[in-house]
Amino acid sequence: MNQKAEKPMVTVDIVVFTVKNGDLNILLVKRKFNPFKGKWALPGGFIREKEEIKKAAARELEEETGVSGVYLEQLYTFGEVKRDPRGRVITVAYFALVPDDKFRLRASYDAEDVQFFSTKSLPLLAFDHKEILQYAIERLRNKIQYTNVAWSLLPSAFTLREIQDVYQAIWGRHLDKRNFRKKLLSLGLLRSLKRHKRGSRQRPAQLHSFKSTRPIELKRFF
Amino acid sequence: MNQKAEKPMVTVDIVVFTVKNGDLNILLVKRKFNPFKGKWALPGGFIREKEEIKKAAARELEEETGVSGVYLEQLYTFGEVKRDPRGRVITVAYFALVPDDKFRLRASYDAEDVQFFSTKSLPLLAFDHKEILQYAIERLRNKIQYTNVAWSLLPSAFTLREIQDVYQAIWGRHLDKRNFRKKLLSLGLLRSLKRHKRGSRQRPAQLHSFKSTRPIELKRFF
DNA sequence: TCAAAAGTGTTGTGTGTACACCCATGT
DNA sequence: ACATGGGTGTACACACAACACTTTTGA
Repeated sequence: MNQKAEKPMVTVDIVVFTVKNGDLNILLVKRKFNPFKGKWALPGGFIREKEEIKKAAARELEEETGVSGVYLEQLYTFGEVKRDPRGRVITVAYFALVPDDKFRLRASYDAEDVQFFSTKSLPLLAFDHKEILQYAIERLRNKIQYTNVAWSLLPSAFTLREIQDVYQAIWGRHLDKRNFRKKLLSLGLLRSLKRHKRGSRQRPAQLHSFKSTRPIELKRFF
Repeated sequence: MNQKAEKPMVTVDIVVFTVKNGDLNILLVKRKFNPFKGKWALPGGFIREKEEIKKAAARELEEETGVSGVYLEQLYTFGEVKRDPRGRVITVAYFALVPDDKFRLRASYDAEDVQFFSTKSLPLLAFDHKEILQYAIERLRNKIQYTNVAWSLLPSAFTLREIQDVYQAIWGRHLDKRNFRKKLLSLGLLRSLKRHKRGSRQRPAQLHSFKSTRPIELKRFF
């Protein structure tokens, strides 16, 4: 190995997904400083000297949303030489899956605002964050085909309608209710609770929960 | 973003796969310097100041094997704080797929030897390279299920037996010849050549080539 | 003539997909 | 009573998996 290399800076950026009323949303922060002051960007920041990379992502996520213990997976490392006008900055991108009911947004030191946006109507993004986001959506779409990660987007008790909405939001297309339920229930990984979801002005829906929350590889899923 | 962070060093490491007589092999280099002097390690090195990360991986690969233009994909970024005794070193791992007939190994400045090893009988590896390698194998196994990347491991003309061997080497299990051929041919992506592979003391096998080499996403593949 | 790999079809089983009606509730 | 989403079953098409024998060559 040749030690002559100049050291780049290394950051983490996090694509935080949630599903809000049937729509896939991601978290953005409004930058308080240059470059891209006033523009929306993915939450993120520098990795500390003796901090594991994933820990850094979890810390940044916790700072912006107050949530911890959610699904967090490394996505890809973006390092184009000129992606940051300040110099060589390599960013390790992560994506997080957060249930709609869990977070409490907070502005932070370098963000003047924090907000969820529907992936259907996004503002212009700073840096190469649009590319990162597209990559994250693609990964999520692929991943729900052979894992149960999408479940991380749900609260602990949910209706079958709600879980179908999560899949539809990610896929961006409608699924047949009967086929969806048949397939999902045949996996044998749900427990149906005694309780029903009341309060809407329709027939109350049976609530369900997962027997286990840990990640599972499925043969194939839709 | 908080600028107080100490800059880590950033390297690339490459897992170079090939299939040699029915066995999945990877390229290792014997380290000439400390740390881990004399131990086998993945080829790799530092990213240069104004060099794209993938370019760095391609350059290191070319230096050790003389090949270029092969399949090269970013795998994962490993950054455990203490993975390198010299200090904080974050490595962006790549994997490459190289046809058996293409390379010409060369020792380089910091490697005293370069050699392919069967994944069935590997030496002890330096750093966390065992972990990187396991991750790469897992990724390759998953990837052949829904893409045609494995084709990058074949020469331009090959027999159906040879392509089956590639899949079997990666999967680590035997596949039924008739089912394999039926599935593969039904994709309509092969062209059967006029030539036959003679010279072995069995019946000559029809040679084939790919109509197109570019990467394709398949619905599912074995 | 023998050894070794090439080549070739059929059948059963399981999984995905398409599709329509009645039910329970709140207003 | 009515609007709204909840809940349920069947039939067809397709893909995967299991399985054995004949052919062609070189030695």
